[in-house]
Amino acid sequence: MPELPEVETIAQELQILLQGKKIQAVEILRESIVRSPLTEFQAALVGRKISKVKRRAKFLIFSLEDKKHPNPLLFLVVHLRMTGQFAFQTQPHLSPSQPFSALVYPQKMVPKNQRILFDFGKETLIYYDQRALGQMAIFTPAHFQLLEKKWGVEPLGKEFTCKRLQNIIHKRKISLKTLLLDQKAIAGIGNIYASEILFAAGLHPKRIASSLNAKEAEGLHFSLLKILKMAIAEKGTTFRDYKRTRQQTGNFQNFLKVYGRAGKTCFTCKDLVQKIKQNQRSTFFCPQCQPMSV
DNA sequence: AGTAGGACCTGGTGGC
DNA sequence: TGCCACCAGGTCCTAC
Repeated sequence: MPELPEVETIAQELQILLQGKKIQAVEILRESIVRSPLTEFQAALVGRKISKVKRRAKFLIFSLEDKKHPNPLLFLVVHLRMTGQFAFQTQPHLSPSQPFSALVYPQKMVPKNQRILFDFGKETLIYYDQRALGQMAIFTPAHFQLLEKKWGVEPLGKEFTCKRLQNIIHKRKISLKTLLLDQKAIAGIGNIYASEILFAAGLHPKRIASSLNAKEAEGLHFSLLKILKMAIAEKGTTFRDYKRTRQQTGNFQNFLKVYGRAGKTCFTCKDLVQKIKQNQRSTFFCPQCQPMSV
């Protein structure tokens, strides 16, 4: 579900909701999501203040501070995968005598898919994840640096110039669609925005990356930034599961030109939008607006 | 270097 | 209504 614009939206909202708040308790309802040793995970979170929430690639990075601790700064790193969601609510807290979830939902009406609960005293942050593929772990600043090195260039960073994109594509003999999904090349683009970016650029998804000329690369760079920025301005795309921190949806689904529109007429040329499989994943494109030959 | 297939998980949908 | 196959916004691993 969540790609760069969705994760960016969630990070911005969590930053406002959580900054300066101290975690009182954590309840883990699905252990497989936590990739650190469970006791270490609990110990790292409880009693720490969240000083910042930001996005990098498709990850949410929570800065956790405790000035008196030998490790004054730790990071909680979260990947939502397909169906991860954070919901913030002004509801009660954990009591040592009762399970957290029983307090929040008195009749044992624990909503489905609740996986991890973060207690802030008077407020609660709930991590939902239907498919439970999401992951979270604690990192020291040193380990976090190592992790960050594995990620591709940040498309919204100032280092992502047209020249940089040309360097990335010129040696890759894979399709443009596959390249856009390669997180080690460019970080943050997922299946929806890959199709939308290529439509905006007028490039066929099966074009080999290295075959682009300078003008086409420039167009791809421009379209990539345009689509991602528009999607962030619209708070992301709610196609099926994506919800924001107060359960609001995004709005960019109203601007999709090809994704999910197989068999429908292209808004630009009236040809029919096609759906194909690339690397076992759906790609949508307009054959007229995105010709294979230049 | 690139790709196919399976794994991780759950639930919605459409066909019979 | 029931069962089944297939689909899903992500990523990692192994085998060719």
